[in-house]
Amino acid sequence: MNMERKTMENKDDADPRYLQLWVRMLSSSTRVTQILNKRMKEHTPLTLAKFDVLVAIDRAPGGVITMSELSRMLLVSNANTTGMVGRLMKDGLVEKWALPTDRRVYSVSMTSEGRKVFKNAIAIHKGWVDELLGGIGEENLEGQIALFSHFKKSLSGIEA
Amino acid sequence: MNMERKTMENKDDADPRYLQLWVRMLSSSTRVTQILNKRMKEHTPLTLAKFDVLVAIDRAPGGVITMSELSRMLLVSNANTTGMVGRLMKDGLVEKWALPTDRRVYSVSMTSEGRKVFKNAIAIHKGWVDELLGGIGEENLEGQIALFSHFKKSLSGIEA
DNA sequence: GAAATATATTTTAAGTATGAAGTAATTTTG
DNA sequence: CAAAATTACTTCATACTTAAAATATATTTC
Repeated sequence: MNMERKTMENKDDADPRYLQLWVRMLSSSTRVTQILNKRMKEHTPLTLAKFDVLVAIDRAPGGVITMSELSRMLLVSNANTTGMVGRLMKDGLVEKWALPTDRRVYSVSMTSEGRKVFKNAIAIHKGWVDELLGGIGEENLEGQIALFSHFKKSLSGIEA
Repeated sequence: MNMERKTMENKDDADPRYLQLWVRMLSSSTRVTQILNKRMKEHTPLTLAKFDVLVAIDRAPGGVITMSELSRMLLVSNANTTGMVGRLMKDGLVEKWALPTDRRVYSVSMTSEGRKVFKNAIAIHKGWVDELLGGIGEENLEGQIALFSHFKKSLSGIEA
């Protein structure tokens, strides 16, 4: 009778399309991330995670950001931010100091060495992204940006 | 004069759209992954990474797969697969044995307990994906699946 | 068939991530 | 204003991830 295997296909197995899309989307973004990380390590003194921290610092007004804001921008836990910033300080790329007005809060910014490394990294990173995402096709760009903007917003209304 | 800051906008700063798209795509898939992982840990004895291993085993012919094939399916290193399978064995969810015909090769499959856990997990996971990806909109599904299939293929032609 | 090469997997060291518990400083409340 | 609650951050234990080196087995080559 050869049932068995295949996790069973009952009537309620319904529309598999969202799952199909998710699997493709995830493996694509995983692959892009892997390539970017490998290249970043080869061409700069940064990992992709460290680069992301520098991007968040750069985007903050005045190039200064607190630990908690950094966590929010990067979608990571405060514990992780403590570790990332600690390693970047050890690398001499960022510095951190307590706010005089609220000594619980730490401000983080790049050192001049950090800015130098970042300036180089941001340029080559952009080139890689253009290359890697090129397969999306220019004619789909606007639509995809709009779609993901909307998708991202829809996610913010969902509880973990 | 207020230049400074903003990583400078020279003439060659060109089209920022691929980068915009990448940032949105990455944060969307990161967020979905975070939510799926949190829910998986709450509702099953699995993490999302362990669930992914079980999915790969389930999809393999006969429900049996080697360590290297598992690494390829999951887009992770062999070292990682060693760790994941080791933890799943400790959980009693998978088992592993050397091939008699080639003792370098290990076959991995689920235990009956593993299949029980997996059967439950796969069903609720699908529901979550439908919910989380719902923001994509049903009318875009076919197009997005095709686009990501094509995108994924384009990535396979790019060197890390 | 022994030596050289290749393949499959594991071990090790280090980076990146989390939740939970802890510390320190600030704000709120009675 | 002192106790209680909140906020910002760190520490700890654990999980997941990789590259590089090590181990073990199989295949190729001479």
